[in-house]
Amino acid sequence: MGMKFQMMQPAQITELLRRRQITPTSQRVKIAGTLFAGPAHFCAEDVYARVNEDDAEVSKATVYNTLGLFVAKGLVRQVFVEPGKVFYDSNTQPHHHFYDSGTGELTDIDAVGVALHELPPLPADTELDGVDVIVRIRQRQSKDRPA
Amino acid sequence: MGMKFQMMQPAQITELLRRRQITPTSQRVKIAGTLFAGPAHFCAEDVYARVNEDDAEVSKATVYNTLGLFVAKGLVRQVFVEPGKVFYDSNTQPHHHFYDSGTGELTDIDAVGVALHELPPLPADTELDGVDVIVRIRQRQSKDRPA
DNA sequence: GGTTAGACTTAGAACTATTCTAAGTCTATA
DNA sequence: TATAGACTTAGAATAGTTCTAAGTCTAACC
Ligand SMILES: [Mn+2]
Ligand SMILES: [Mn+2]
Ligand SMILES: [Zn+2]
Ligand SMILES: [Zn+2]
Repeated sequence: MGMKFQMMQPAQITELLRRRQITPTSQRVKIAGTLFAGPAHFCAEDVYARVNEDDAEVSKATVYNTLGLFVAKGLVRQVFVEPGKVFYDSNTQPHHHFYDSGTGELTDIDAVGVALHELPPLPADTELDGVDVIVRIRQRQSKDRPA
Repeated sequence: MGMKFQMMQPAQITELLRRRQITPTSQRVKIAGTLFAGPAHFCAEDVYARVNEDDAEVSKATVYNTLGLFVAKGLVRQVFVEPGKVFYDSNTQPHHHFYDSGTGELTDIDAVGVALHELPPLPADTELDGVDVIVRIRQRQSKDRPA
């Protein structure tokens, strides 16, 4: 888990997948290779485009199947910031996000140091599943040059 | 703004809309009537169903147009907790949410008392647009009666 | 190394929430 | 009451995602 994002030769990706009980097919290795090249946010369409940018083909159905599998196995995390588009986040450490809806850009906020105080108790018979903090930002309107 | 959720006869809804520069058509008054009967979370489908439960008809297009208008005018707020479905929140006070993805239920958390500490500075040339906190919860698995 | 059951991948159809289109209706103003 | 433009509407269109059913690959076994 600590070696994600370092080196990442195909053989290592293969092992990372096996450790999570995922059969490392060529398509899955390729998708994991783009996801874990570095911490980043992708929509399914991004992954589909990158994985197919040379020539070898991975189908859209497999991209969706694989992203779903990786979520289930804890290799990536989903982020919801707008309707009709899921982001897949290769950073699975606890962290939060800035989101600029103008540009569509999603940026990490380290959870260390961000503290939520005085949350009320959870509803009866429920347990915590996670806390998502989205800080929505927008490009500042310069007062010098108004629209 | 402080009289939302009190009484709310049609004449008052009409006035609430006019105050926000919204022409109070019969469809808009009807939609506002269901939204502001009390603080609650609705998806577009919910609003469409309630508004048409007697017999008079409001089209789906108008439900979407009107919800979009009310968002633009600050009468309701959108909440995104899963892909492919927007919630409209008639509570526009700053507050956060519990979300149970099992039941689909969204519950308010008063923002008073919930404090976010040590957020990093915003990216250059951006300004704050809002902070959404989603506390994801799930039904607790009783250890006595495991699945 | 060959067999084989089941896991995996695929193209394309289907689906769902939402937006768009273009034609008719209503509202506000004069 | 006439009118310009705002509003509403049914249905078509769109976009992201999931499903289907048929072929391909993987891994376990011989
Ligand atoms: Mn993207
Ligand atoms: Mn709903
Ligand atoms: Zn992230
Ligand atoms: Zn709420």
